[in-house]
Amino acid sequence: MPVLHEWSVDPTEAIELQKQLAPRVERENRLGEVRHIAGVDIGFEDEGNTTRAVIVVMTYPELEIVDQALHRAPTQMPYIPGLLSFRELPAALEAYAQLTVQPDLIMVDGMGIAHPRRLGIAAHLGLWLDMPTIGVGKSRLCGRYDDVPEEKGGWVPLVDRKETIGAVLRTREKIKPLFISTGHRIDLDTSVDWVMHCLTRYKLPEPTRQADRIASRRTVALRQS
DNA sequence: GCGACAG
DNA sequence: ATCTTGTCGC
Repeated sequence: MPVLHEWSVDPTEAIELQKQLAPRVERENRLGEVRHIAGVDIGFEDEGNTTRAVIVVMTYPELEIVDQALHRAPTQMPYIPGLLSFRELPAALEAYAQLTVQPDLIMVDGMGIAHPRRLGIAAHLGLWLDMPTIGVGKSRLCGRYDDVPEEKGGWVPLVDRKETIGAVLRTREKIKPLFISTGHRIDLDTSVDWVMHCLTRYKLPEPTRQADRIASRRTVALRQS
């Protein structure tokens, strides 16, 4: 496996690397006992010139934050559909390296294998770290799906080229569903299960929601002085 | 050839 | 992703 600094910012080479790595992503469930779950999200500042990678680690089932890391760095690559991981993973890995508490499972803002070449950012991160990961996307990259059941917890398969690549899951009644997909070392049913178990009163599962809150600089009401 | 297109 | 206030609805 190439190392981080060898990653190309050239689209053509990035696509070749995806084709090489995708077959190595494991889809079977190899989850052990889960006590800590991490959430990963990336935000931007300066009109996108600065990347903010955030990782939050929470306990399960309490869902309390026990560790978090933020890494800011100059943005290296533009957003190109299908090549998101090359833009966001370098910063995310830097943040991950700062963690004191190691997670047993990671939820990533974006797709797992629900990607044209089956290597969305969640799958890429999981393969890189050899860790169980789940992709939690807010919109569709590829694949087709039927109407999603209205009730919380209802879901339908996301299908691309005759293959089920994810689940379109209703995490809140009457609210746009989430796109859940396998990252690495986990299967789809287990992925959906974990997302459901991490829900409180919001659309997003807590790990991802908390990471998103910090990455986007939306913080709990604080008093300035 | 013409759309679609994670964050 | 981000720029942005109030507002309509469950």
